[in-house]
Order: sequence, then structure tokens, then C-alpha cells
Amino acid sequence: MREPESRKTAKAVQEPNKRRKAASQEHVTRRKILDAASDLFRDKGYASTTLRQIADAAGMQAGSVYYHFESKDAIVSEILDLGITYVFDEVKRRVEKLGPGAEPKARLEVAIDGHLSGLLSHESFLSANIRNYGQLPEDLRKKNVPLRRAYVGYWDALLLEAQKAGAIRADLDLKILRLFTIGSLNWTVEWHKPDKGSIEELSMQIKSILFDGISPVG
Amino acid sequence: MREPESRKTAKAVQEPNKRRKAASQEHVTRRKILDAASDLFRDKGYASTTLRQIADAAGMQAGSVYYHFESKDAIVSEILDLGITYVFDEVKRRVEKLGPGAEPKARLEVAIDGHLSGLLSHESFLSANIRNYGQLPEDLRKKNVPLRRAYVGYWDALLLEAQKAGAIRADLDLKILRLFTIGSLNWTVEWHKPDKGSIEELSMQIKSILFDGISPVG
DNA sequence: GTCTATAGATAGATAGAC
DNA sequence: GTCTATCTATCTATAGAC
Repeated sequence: MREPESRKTAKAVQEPNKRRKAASQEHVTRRKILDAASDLFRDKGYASTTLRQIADAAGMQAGSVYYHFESKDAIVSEILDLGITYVFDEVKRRVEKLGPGAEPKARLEVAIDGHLSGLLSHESFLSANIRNYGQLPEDLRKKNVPLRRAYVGYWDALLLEAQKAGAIRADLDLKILRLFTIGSLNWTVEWHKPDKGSIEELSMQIKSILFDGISPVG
Repeated sequence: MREPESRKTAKAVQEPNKRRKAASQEHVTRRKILDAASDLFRDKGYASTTLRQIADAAGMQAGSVYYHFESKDAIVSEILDLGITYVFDEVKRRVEKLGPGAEPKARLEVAIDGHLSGLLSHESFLSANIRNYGQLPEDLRKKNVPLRRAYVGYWDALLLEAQKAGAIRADLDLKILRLFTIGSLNWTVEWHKPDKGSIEELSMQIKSILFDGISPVG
């Protein structure tokens, strides 16, 4: 997502065709590195993953990675931001698709669908994010904070309007509810197996537990 | 919990007083190392934590740690097992305290209380476990698997008897319910702040969401 | 039981050829 | 853009003094 400005502007005017092809190729290689790295960060953790392993999985030598990223930190930082963006975009897309007059409960339902879908469709990015975020050095975490804050702010607004509209019990603490909800959704990356059922089915079960509880009658 | 057998049996007969004092001191030092290590493993991750940092936080030099543990792996392995044991023991204790004739729903409720209490009372051990387990080498994970299996087996039994007794809706998939429930409880280590409310209050809110759902009336 | 000193391995990052 | 080669730092673990 972030492009290396210096290189991008270097030969911007001349040879538009060649440049476009090169930029596209660059994008492909960057993507290969990010995909390889997110798999490794998820499976072995950030610190245990070596640049040689990332390079190997991306089909190149360790030194070559530094043409595309200035450091190992820069790779994980981009993965953190991309992960939140995937989920946030999918949630917003589905909520906005409902239109401005939609019921708050319906908006909440599609937000859950969107979160789960974004999460599990880009599982390695989100799993890498969820598993590593809390253990990264503070300066790396800080760069991801604005996006995270914006995302939880969006949820807080959804939950508040739902409670005001009577779709959520008035006695529930919305902060706890948000943490509980997003947390339980995030945890699905640890156990959801795509072959054991679709994301849609999983989302239905979870919404059913969340809205109506596990007790009968309800 | 695990003691180094060789040293323990070495001078077992003579000087019972001195030996007992030495063994107790050894236990204290081991504990210091485990406490220091679990804090660091939680905050920085297993791979990023160095033996020098563990030793420093435990008030000794790096080389001295090897008198108590044969490797860094042995430290994390003991932390993994201890974490599950704390939670499992607390859950069993509370369930068994209810007696054999207790209602399945009541047993489930105290199991949730026990899990949360064991989890948050030994937060650094459980957080270290939850955060690092999935990224550890397979041989380390494998040693922790029997305890984990026993624990989820206990939960599966609790949930099954509750569903059979009509305390859980018949349409819910118990495997998903168990993963969802334990997952949402485990995630509390990421956000629960002891100063913002007691574990008991938190457990009440979570049980309320889980049993009755967030929708009103129910 | 704890110390100091260090062996041996491997990491992230850089330099310069092509 | 990717390669090879390598610098410098730092890690786990061990050895032997006390």
C-alpha cells in the first residue's frame, strides 16, 4: 500500500509504458514478500522469522528483499495496517450497502458478517496481526494505533446506536460488549477451518449466540 | 512443579533440615525465574526474550539460570503446563464444590467463573501461554497437548450434559460453542484491567451475554 | 548456587558485481 | 532488481573459578 516515494518519482515523466510495467512487477514482488512474511509471522512469530526465510518463501535471496522494504520492521508494519484495512473496509462496505435508513440491529449484524469475512478471507494477515501485535516493540505498535482506534470507534458508534434504539439490553456495558464481541470474533482465526463450514454459516451461529444467548426459549 | 530428580535424591538421607531449607530456597529461585520469564514472554514473546533479560529480572546472571533449568525451552514448557493447570484446577474445584447432584447449568456457570478466575489471577502465565503457544516449535507444543486435551474434554462434557438437560439450545453446535466460549474468555487477558472492576463482576457480565444474549426481552 | 568468560551459531543489514 | 559475500551484533549454552 505504501510505495517507496523516492523510486516512484525518479523517472516519472519518461517511458510511461515501461515504467508502468515495472511498477506493476514491483507491486507483484512486494505482494509476494508480504504474503510470505504474513504466513511466517503467523506460524512462527515475528522474532523467530528470519529474512532468509521470508526471501526463500518469496523466491529470492535475503539481500533482494531490501530493494522492496527498508527493514524487517517495515514489512510487519505494512502487514499490520493492511490487516486492519481489509476488515474495516469490508465492514464499512456492508454497513453502507444497507443505506442510511437501516435498522441499527441490521447494521450490527452485517458488521459481524463483514468482520468475520474480512478476517477469515485474509486470515494470514489478520492472524499475523492478532498474534504478534501485543508483543511488538512499542514504536511498531504505535504506527498501527490510529487505524485500530478508528476501527473500534466505528464499532462503538454501531453499538451505541443499537442500544439507543433498543436493540441491545440497556444494562450491558458497551465497552465490555465491544471488547467481548470483537475478541470472540478475532479468536475464530485460531480455530476456524474453511473445510468445516462456510464463513456465512459460522457467522450465523455466532450471531445467534450473541443476540439470543445459549439458553433455550430466549 | 516438576523438580530435577537427580539433585533431589542426591543427599536425601542426611541432614534433613538443611536439605529441606535448600530445597525450599531452590523452589523460591525457580519460581522467581518462572515469574520473570512469564512476564517477559507475555510482553515481548518467547523468541524476543533473552536469557539475560530473564536472569536480570530474576536477580541473577544468565549462566546461573542453567542451574535451575536445562534450557530456555524447558522454562517455557513449564510455564505452558502451569498455566493450564491453574485454570483447570480452579474450574474443577468450583464444579466439584457444587456436589454431584448439581444442575448442569449451575455447573457451567461456576466453570466460567473458575476459568476467568484462574486465568486472570495468573494472568502472566496464561497470557504467555495464549500468546505464544501457536507460534512455538511443534515439539514444545506437543508436550502441552495432553493437558490441553484433558481440559477441553472436561468442557465438552460440561456442555454436553447441559445441552442434554435442556440448559443449552438444542440447535447449537457444541464444538463451535466450546471454541467460542473458551476463546471469548481467554481473550479477556488482552483487555481486562483489574482496577476497572472485579473478576466476579466481569464474569457476571459475560455469563449474562452468553446465556441470555444481548437482545432485550429474552 | 552464582559468578565471569567465552565458544559457536546465526541474525539483520549493507556493498558492490552483474 | 537480484545476486553473493560479509560486517557487526547478539543469542543460547557451557566451562570452570569461587
